[in-house]
Amino acid sequence: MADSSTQVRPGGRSAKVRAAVHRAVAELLAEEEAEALTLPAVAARAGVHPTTLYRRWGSTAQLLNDVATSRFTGDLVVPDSGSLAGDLQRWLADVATDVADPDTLAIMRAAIGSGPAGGCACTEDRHRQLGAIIRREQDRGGAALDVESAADFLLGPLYYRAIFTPEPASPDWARTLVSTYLATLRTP
Amino acid sequence: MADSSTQVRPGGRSAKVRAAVHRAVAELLAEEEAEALTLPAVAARAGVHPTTLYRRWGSTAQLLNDVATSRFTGDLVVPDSGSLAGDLQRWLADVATDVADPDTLAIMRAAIGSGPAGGCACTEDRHRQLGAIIRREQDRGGAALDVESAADFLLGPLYYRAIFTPEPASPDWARTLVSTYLATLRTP
DNA sequence: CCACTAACGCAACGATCAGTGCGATAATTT
DNA sequence: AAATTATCGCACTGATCGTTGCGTTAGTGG
Repeated sequence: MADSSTQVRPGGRSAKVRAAVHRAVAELLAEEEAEALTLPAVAARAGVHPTTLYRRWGSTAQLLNDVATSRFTGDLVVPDSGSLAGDLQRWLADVATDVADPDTLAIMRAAIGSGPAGGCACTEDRHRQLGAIIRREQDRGGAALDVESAADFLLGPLYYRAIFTPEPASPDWARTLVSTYLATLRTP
Repeated sequence: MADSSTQVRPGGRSAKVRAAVHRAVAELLAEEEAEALTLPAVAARAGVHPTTLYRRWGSTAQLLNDVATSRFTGDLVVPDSGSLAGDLQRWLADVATDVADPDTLAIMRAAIGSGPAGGCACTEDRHRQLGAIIRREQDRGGAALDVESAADFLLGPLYYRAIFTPEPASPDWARTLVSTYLATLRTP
């Protein structure tokens, strides 16, 4: 980790291999079953030698963690509509559309199954984004919301439907979710 | 499915094998990593020949589905405290304690990672239990709640914290969750 | 108690996976 | 441009997985 004796080299070739491997993981999870995601299979799909995967990632669990974090980080723009309700509604609707995609769900499922850190990798950046929205409302002079409880009431139902129920939530439903959540804050 | 040419035989030996295999799956998921859950490994732990697992379940995905459904079905008693709030609070607190157990979480994670049906297997009976609580309130003359939306607001945050955040929710937090949910119903 | 057969154990096989040593390639620094 | 070395490809090996055919055990109904 902090071993500076070996300097990292993120140049052209490594980046291309990384991108090809990530794409191969997403494609395999979209087509085949989850058990088919072995390192040799990913290597063959990516046009890379299996040894490379064994050395760079070591196991499918670490590979899935890497794929999940890079897939669910920086993919959504945090909106600035001028009001908290508008920001939350637009953002949560984007999250809903993202989470309604079957291929995206396959990545999330595989990441969750790879270990305790897999689920966190899917929502860490979502929490950061929600924190940014809430902080901006504070700068406007609005209420100081708790990020964790907001995540519970907004992301909770959304991800629950996506993972634990047959059909995921719609963007419209996400917007009504924001409305009812903000209503509970006004009437404690 | 409806093929009655082969009659099922759930007698003593089959039941013992099934129980031993289920216990072996739970133990392996509690100790080793998720990738270590192969059919030969489960067979060795259960004291059963691997061929039996290949024939009865075929793959780890179907085995995990079977384990999840039997683990999360009929394990909680639906309370009858006389009031909707009491029933929900007692029940959701039990769900919270169940979902806070690391071994239980490992089974859930593995089931989710095995495919789209894995997550449903973990919550199908929870929905039935919630439906029973709501139906009883109706019989008392109370409000007619929607089971799906109740699951969204009660089970959603609970399972979200369990799967997507480092530390799961506590039973006390589950009780406050019920209070705030019932408050939103009174002030629409 | 006897016949029937579902379910299990056993042995063997090909296929695939996981890992290692070594040389080649290319990114980075001087 | 040359030297350095992180990174990748290749060939090879042992271990493990997934599957099949066949005999044995033990539930189930007559």
